[in-house]
Amino acid sequence: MPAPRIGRRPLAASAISSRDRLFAAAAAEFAARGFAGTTVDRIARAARLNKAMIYYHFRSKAALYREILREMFDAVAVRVQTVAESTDDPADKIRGFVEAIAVEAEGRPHFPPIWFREIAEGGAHLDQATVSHIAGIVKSLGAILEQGVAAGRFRPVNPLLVHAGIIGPLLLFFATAGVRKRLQRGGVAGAGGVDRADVVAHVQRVALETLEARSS
Amino acid sequence: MPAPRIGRRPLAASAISSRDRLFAAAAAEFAARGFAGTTVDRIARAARLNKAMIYYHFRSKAALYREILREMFDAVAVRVQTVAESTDDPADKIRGFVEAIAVEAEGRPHFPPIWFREIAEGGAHLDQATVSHIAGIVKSLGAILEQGVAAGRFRPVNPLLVHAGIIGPLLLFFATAGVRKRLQRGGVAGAGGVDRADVVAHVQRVALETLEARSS
DNA sequence: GTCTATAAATAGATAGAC
DNA sequence: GTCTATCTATTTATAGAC
Repeated sequence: MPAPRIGRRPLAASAISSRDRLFAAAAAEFAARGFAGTTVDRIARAARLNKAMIYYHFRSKAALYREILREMFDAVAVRVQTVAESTDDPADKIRGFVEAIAVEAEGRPHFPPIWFREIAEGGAHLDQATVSHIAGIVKSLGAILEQGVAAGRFRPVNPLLVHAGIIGPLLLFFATAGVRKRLQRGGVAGAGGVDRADVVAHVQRVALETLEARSS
Repeated sequence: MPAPRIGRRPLAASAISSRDRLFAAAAAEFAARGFAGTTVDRIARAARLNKAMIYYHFRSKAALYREILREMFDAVAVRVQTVAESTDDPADKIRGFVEAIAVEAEGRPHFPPIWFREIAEGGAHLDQATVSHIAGIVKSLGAILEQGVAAGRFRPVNPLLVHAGIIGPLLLFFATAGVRKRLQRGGVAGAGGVDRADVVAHVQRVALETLEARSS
């Protein structure tokens, strides 16, 4: 068992470690080209290093990719769990859940495309830890729903359906910045006229309208 | 200009042309592994042929992939347009739109994963014809919304948001059959307990609740 | 239309110097 | 920690026989 790495970056504040540069470059490349479409040479060049450094800092291309997946889904799971465990009322937690996904998608732009790719791939690259993180995301949402039902504020709806109704549109929006520009030129009215705030507000409203018991 | 191919399959009804076998095998491979992750050798083997046949029937791996994209988005655009141009009332057209996507996703299982991959890739492989088909899908939905608003049945909502709210959850469901099994083993309650009818009904209901003017 | 080589380029990974 | 050079395997694509 290797000793824990303590104080890994005792350098000047502006100096980003070559390991971090490789990690960031790899995340961007994997998002844009996929695992198979990305070459270690390209990652190294984007990080202004050479590919031998990838094998020094990470064990292989696959191990680097798995580490990116783990870090990414862990961050989302943690942020979502914080929302679920807050003292907000259920409706605000749903709003917070949507906001949390949006914040992560903006802070880690590789996150929506990579998530889509992993879905398409059937989770081929997901290790056990990452699967747990993803399960944690759905579980946090499930806890919010249970609380809302118990409080008589939500009607019972399958968590996976609610999850799909939130994650699907959000990922679609954040992952399609490029395609939307092409659609706009293709003549789709309003393709350019949607911004982050619109999407978040819309998804929040739709989710809550679906959940909140109707007076009819 | 080559002569149009008339009567391309004068054989026994059970004989599927090698071209069609390659096309089907390629669609499945590209869906599961992506463009870069798929090898022509593997496609050929799955079609019980050899890779020289791919270059005989299609010009290249990329041309084959583009043809799959074109066929797929064309089929979806046509089906959706039929719904938009029917004589149903706006609410039934929304239901029909959702159903149309679901039907295509089931009839062409490669469609949801490939759509996700193309989004992640920023539409890198989309030619002009395919972009037009995708634009047509959004336009058909936009026409339905306009009709509903004009009839006083829907309130005005950006078509792209409605589109994302329908397409996102549906693709997510149809593309995640594999991952959902893993989540189920990972302990997500209800991960296995959602079927096609549940999803379609849920997406239809959510879309209509969002669109229909409320009496409040 | 279908096949067996094979050419030519590119990829992941490592050795070994500094 | 960082680099250059290189090994080895794989991959797209084509030539040419049947």
